[in-house]
Amino acid sequence: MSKAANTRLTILQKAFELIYTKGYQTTSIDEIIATTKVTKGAFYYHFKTKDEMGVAIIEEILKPTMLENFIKPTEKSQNPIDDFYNMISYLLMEDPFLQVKYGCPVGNLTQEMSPWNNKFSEALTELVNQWKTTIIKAIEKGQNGGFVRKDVVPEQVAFFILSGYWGIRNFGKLQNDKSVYVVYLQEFKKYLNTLK
Amino acid sequence: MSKAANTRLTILQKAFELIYTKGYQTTSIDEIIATTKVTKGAFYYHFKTKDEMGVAIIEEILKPTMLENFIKPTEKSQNPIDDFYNMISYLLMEDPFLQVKYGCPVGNLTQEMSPWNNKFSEALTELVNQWKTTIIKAIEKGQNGGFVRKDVVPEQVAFFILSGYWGIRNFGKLQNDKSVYVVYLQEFKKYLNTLK
DNA sequence: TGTTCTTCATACTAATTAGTATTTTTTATG
DNA sequence: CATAAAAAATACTAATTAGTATGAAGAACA
Repeated sequence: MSKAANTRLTILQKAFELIYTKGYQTTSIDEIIATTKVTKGAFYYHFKTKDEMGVAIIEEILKPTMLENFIKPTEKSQNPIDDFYNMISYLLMEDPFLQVKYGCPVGNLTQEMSPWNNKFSEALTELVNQWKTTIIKAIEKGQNGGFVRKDVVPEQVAFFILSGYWGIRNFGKLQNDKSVYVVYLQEFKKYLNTLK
Repeated sequence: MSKAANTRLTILQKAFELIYTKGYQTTSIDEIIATTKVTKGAFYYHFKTKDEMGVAIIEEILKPTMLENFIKPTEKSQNPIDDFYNMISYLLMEDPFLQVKYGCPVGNLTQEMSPWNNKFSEALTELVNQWKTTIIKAIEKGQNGGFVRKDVVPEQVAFFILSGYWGIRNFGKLQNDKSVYVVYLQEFKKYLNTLK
């Protein structure tokens, strides 16, 4: 990777971490260049505005991560019910990067940015739709394979799962304690079993 | 109501509306006093800091609203399953104040403030716990009345319902379209029926 | 090696921010 | 009505904000 490309990536990664923990609005460019040890000139060479950098984080950090960790595994899934539980459980309880206190990066950005920034909304919508579509396809496949009841409506379930996930992530932020995840997961498992 | 008390209430109400639509951090005191037509002197007479005002909004606007519209009705409920559906459905589809685009005021504040402001966290936790407790009690009552299966764990269900609500509110912000609520509600009804 | 384009560094600006100091007006009460 | 306290108005400050102007290194290539 060229030195310039490396500078750009460093900015995106460090800025993403700051934004994940502090929020987008409250993360200043001065703070980003201080923690990355990149000068303002370098920053504005790579990104015309702060918002352009924000969208780049979604495109170049969040989307690829999403693809690797959730989309691809779900596409391989034969038994979606069990795999959904494992995926959500892993995300909530095991993932080494995500922290209870700071919630879900995608959920956070959606909450903060989507009502008044179109570029963010579009990028986030794409990302979320990709996840949703993958879940829907997995359920349909599960129905064909006899793992999921035929009267289940895949789109409804996809919305329900993703909503629950975002919601419990927000709950976690409030309580700052993984125990809420445990309680949630128990009911989540029960719900998933009704789809079998 | 005294003129001073009226000034205070006006500030809280208008500030709440601004914060609901724009977020807390991005709502400036200058903007609040501009829309309320109250001077800075008056603002700082009533509130020592911006954060003090923020907490006052939770205590004096959100909590009473919550109590009137959700807690009290739920406490009266005989058949919680049906009433939960109606309550959430009303909130999502009918409530005249809440807008898809702006999500849930409590969820928004939690998302934005809880990781780094303790005063906000505490006030919000109290509020949410009150709602949660009310739901739990309603389920227990429903179990005694034969409306809810005995093997249902009330706390799990309460978390599951509230999470789903917060999550779909966030989804709504992203899509800015009530149709996501409709899809959600269909699955929500199915889920609730499994508790009968 | 000299030149050109890419990448980065430095110093600045104008606007906005929360909050303060001080004075003036309004209200309540004797 | 006089007076004191409550409530509000005005003008300010210091810090922070995103973004800019300009020039200096660095790399690529003739």
